[in-house]
Amino acid sequence: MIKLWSQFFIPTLKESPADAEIISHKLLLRAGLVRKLGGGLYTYLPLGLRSLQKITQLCREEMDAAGALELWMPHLHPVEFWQEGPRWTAAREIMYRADSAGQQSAGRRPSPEPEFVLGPTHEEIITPLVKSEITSYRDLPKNFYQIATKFRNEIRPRYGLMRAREFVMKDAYSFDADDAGATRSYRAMEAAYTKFFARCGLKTISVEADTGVMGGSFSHEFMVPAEVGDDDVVFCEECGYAANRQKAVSGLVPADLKDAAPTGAVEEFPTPGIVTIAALEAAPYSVPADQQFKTLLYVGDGKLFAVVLRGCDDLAEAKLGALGFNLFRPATPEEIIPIMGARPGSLGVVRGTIKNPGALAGIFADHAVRLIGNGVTGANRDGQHLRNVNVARDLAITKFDDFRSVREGEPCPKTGRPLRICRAIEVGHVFKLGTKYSEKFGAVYTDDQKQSRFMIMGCYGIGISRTLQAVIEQCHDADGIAWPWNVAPFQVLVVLLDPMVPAAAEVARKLAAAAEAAGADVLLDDRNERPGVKFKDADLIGVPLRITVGGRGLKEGIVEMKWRTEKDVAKVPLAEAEARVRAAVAGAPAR
RNA sequence: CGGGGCGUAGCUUAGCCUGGUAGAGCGUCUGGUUUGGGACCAGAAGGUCGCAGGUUCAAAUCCUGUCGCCCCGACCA
Repeated sequence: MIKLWSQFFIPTLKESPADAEIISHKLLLRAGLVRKLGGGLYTYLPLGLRSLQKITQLCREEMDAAGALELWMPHLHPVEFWQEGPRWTAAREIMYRADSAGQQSAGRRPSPEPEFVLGPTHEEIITPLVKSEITSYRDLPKNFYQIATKFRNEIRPRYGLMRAREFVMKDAYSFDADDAGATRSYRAMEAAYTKFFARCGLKTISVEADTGVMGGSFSHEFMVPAEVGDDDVVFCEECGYAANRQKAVSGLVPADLKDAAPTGAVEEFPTPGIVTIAALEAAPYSVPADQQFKTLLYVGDGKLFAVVLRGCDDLAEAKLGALGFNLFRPATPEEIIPIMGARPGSLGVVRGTIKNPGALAGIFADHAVRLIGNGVTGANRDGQHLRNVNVARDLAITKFDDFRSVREGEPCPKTGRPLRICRAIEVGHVFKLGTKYSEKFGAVYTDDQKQSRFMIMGCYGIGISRTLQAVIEQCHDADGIAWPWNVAPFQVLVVLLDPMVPAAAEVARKLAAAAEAAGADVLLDDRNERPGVKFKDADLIGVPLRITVGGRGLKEGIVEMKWRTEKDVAKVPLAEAEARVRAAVAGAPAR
């Protein structure tokens, strides 16, 4: 159906509302795609909904093509499912509670827990379903997905749809009989994601990622490079290595590194009031940050442990996940002092200086600390530090591993070329979960040897509404949005400059009909507005192909065709117009 | 949750410091003139100045509290 602008609803704005910060958020509002209801809550207006539905449909097509099966799960989850799951403690903080007010006020349900929570994702729902419905290897593998609203109590919603409290997500869950199958399922989703984002007109890169509270063995994120992104992506231009900074590794520490020879015995020296790396770097101490030991204390599953880094390095907290703790957090001074003997700022892990070493669950050091020779660390006495500290001789390290955050310019682990870093928006994430959920919920099947085995799971998310905004972030210019063909709310806009002239209206109507017959979604601007208003609005809402029909052109016997992303305006003789429109529409998706 | 900022008409905002009639631009409505890149003229409607207390003869303005929103940090698609 051709839509008439005068009867549609596109409330464009000349100025953007003050609470929009980034360009895609401003354009969402200015082009009349969405309106804000509250923080992180948006209404999709008719124009915005059209794009959202196109993205949804593309996603559905790629998921179906990959063999996934669409279903629909409730958003209101009985809290028991989450309480029985493996991540209740971590997940409850981001979940909205839903109680029945009537029952509460009647005093029939004095429980401190809610009856229901609003679903932030659905592992806890799909796994019990599959557990009860699938019991044989003959029914595996299976991959179920849905495209639905998710609710997360984001600590800080921001940037419009980019990080919202309520958002549209495609979530898929695969169940396999064995590890090889699970890997195949994972690869199939990766391939489907690549196709999907390409069809949306988005340039994405796939990067190695951290599994976070989701758990699982490995994971990739699909990233849209953008200054406004929340993530840092580390990549090598030569070999294609790409990873989230939380996960990325560099070749900074040579594998054959020889530890420096000690130049003297460990020696304590006074450092009154010095509690930062920077202060020790300054005169009179003048110890370079890369020759200082940074000692951080964390609490993992209730036990204190230490992490040692070079003073110049930052901890990539996600890498602590490799230590096997379910939940960890920085320790407080109250927890640290009785065990270490000093306040943060004077800590160290030199043998014999820790007040109560038995209370530590471990001392973990980043590989890069081995680059330090005769370095400086805290003495575990306030206002005192130690010099001539050497890793092999003086420190009691439980385990070396990679804990530091990579910095731009460090050598790629494979090629040695300098690594680069860019900001990016995460639009998709695939996880190989393993058996974390199937074990917890008892999702087992019987194999061909009559053996009972846990299903191997994977889960796969795409931020549908976030993708919508990422497209705008990537496809716009100073005048407005420039939609890729496949996700444009309308693909052809016929601008009728003289709606009161019957001959012009007739030409416009015919060209609109031709475009529609060729398969395009068509909007006809029949408003009785001045040409300037119509052109400005056309650029703002970003319809890919614009056809202008006006009295001036008709006198010359032409109409105009213009692509949103190009400067040129083609003057098309009336006699050829319909054919040219059909040809343009037919060739458009390949542009 | 910590730090910073802002709440005045549908949108953008002035006024607040130094208390005394709430002002503009855009948008909307009416009439007219216009009509190829956000027109012009004339007129009109639209505000409990986020909310609640307090100080004062008098509060948008000062004080206290509260709510909401935005930005910076940790979490996530």
